[in-house]
Amino acid sequence: MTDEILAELNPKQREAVETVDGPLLIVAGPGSGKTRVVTQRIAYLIRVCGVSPYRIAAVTFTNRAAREMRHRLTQLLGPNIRDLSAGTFHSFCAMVLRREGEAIGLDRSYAIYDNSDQIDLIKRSMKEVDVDPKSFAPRAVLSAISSAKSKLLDVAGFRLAGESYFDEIVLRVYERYEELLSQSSAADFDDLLLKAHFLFDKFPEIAKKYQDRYVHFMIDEFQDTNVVQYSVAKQLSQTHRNLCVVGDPDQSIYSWRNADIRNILSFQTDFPEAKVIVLEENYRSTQTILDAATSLIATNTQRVEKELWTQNGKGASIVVREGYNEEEEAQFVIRDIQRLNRGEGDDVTRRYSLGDVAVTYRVNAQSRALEEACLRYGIPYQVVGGLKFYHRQEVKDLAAYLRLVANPDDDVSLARVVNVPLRGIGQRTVDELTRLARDSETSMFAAIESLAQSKEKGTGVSGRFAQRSTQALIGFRDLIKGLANQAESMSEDTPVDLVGLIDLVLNRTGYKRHVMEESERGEERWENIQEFRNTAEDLVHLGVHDALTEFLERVSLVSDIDSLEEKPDAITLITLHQVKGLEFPVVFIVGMEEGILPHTRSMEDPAALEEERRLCYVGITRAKERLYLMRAFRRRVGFRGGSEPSTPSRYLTDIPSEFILTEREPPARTRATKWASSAPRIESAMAGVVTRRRASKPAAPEAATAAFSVGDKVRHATFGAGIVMSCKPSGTDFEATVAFKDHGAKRLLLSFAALEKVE
DNA sequence: GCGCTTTGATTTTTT
DNA sequence: ATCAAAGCGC
Repeated sequence: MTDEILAELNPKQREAVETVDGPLLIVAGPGSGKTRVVTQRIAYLIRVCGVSPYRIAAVTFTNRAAREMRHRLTQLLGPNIRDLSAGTFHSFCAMVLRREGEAIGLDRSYAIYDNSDQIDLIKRSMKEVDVDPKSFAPRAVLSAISSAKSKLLDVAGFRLAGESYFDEIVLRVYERYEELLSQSSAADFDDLLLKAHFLFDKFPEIAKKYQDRYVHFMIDEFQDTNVVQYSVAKQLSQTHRNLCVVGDPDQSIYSWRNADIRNILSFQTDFPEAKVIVLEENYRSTQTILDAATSLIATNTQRVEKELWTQNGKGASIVVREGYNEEEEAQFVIRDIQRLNRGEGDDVTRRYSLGDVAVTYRVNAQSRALEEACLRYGIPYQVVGGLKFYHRQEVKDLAAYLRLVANPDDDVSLARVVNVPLRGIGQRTVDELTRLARDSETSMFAAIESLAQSKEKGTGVSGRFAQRSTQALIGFRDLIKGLANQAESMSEDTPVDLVGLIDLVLNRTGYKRHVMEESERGEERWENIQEFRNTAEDLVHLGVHDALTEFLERVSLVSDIDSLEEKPDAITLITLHQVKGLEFPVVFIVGMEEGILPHTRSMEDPAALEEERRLCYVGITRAKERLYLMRAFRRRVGFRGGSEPSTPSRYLTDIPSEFILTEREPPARTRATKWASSAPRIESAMAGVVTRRRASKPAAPEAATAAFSVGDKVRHATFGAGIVMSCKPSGTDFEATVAFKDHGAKRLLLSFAALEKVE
């Protein structure tokens, strides 16, 4: 068994796996088999050292990483690893707080507030302490509070630490914000960590329980942890001191989320006996890609030296390509992908499937041009994040109802849905209710409750509301109470489960009808609700109460990357941040321009510029075989429609030209017309570039001549059967809208999309 | 209280 | 350009 676990590990990796006593720091360069080492180390602990999985905690950066680790371990060791604690810091702390939170006054059914919930509550806090949102952006205030919390500063601590006038303002909001959170029985993202820390700090007997339990504690992506996370880890590994952290300073890209790279230094001071193992052999990328990455990152001054090497071959050159604008950049991406897919090109030795390809970018907005190009040319794709399923209005609304059922004191959720669908509870009434809650220092729901009671007795406060408003509020209270009672009684004889509860909520609240009656996007939104409902299905084995808690926690803590699936026949569109930890045979980075990468917001600050460079490094090192660095000559900046010339990213000049191949690029067929029509004024300035890239032969629209008629039944290589809805000339081409049986409507350019008429 | 029109602000990355 | 908040008439 030992052999099986240690097989195929290099000496360093092996040493990392076998070092099980005492603190350990593993510095793991990209592609150095880090995931494997972490997994094998756990397997080794369990199988060889006989440690019970129950005594091991492994903290990862995303739930997805945790799930994968669990999966691999199950394959290796079988199902008995169920007791292993594996998850993100946030989910780990959420679990602890769910169990122990009552010690620090946190209700068992506490709500978890995500970013947009936080913003809602910050806005309300600002209003209540008279801070003008026009003078102080709620986002900025929130980020100040979040940053404070990430450094272990609660309100009292912040009061002492604050320096500026802005800090004074923030303090006022912070105080109120905390009161509101507490009244709502809610914790925000930062609280999950912070409250866990305070819990362990103030209640040593609770801390001891966990300290004794976790004989081994591992943290992956340690360079992206913040001060609180590290503190919690230290607290928990106090008894056994078997803390193993794995990270790469060169891949630290979350300082804006208060991640503190100094944790790595602190670790070595806090655990002077710590062993340090550096993994430098790269198994992922070609020599060329690795050399490029190494040259790039060497430009950074703030760095721990590390020498990556590989036994892999030289491989293909890196392709740098410039499109005229964002659309053409996307078009070039698609065309390169199609070529790779067909196995064409000078040094292309195999056919790449679409699943082999990732297209990465700095900001989500860049996905749009790419998506449009994919639709036009019939390339199936999946976007990670961006649209954010859980952030859609209808999903958040339904979640808010469910949260209210679990915890009626949740003010943010109440304010969100109290008048959706319309119940005659307008702004005026909500304002008055907020005031009432504030005066009596309770949640809004409790305020309605006392309103109802004083109305029965004919006393006091109800006079502040119109008769109808009071009635409407009481109606809402009864609605939520009724649902909560149902949820409770369900757990008894369980004829109904969580899905049943969701249906009940949809019907009773009138939300179902509300959405379905909506003319514009009603159907789409209903489908989203269905999808949301489906995700509850794998929790039906639990009692309704537990299922609801688990479900809501999941909804709050999932990340977009968690739902990424490996689709062999679709390319992946993903941000540079989210792509960390993944690898693909072919990687495109688009927007290699000043202002995009590095982003404008980082250009003032040298430290931020180095982080942007690390981001670029992360992108490059995702590639196993082929790397494409794309840029647009002009890019639309913001919303005003006009595009502005851009400068190539400084990071391009960090890569020695010997690794780069700047191919002569035949013009896209739309190029000539596009330039003539959309940018006549710059034609002369661009003349040199035009000739340099001019193709010898104008691309002929091959299949485009055979236009389809509306109603034709067609077949597409990837989308399958469909019917032509419309077909019109588009430049030298034809653009058809086809309704596919299984993939919905797509717009396709006939010369690119292989459409075949059937019958 | 609701819905329509106008005005104003928005531009990073995300557990 | 797009979307949210604010203003205004019903």
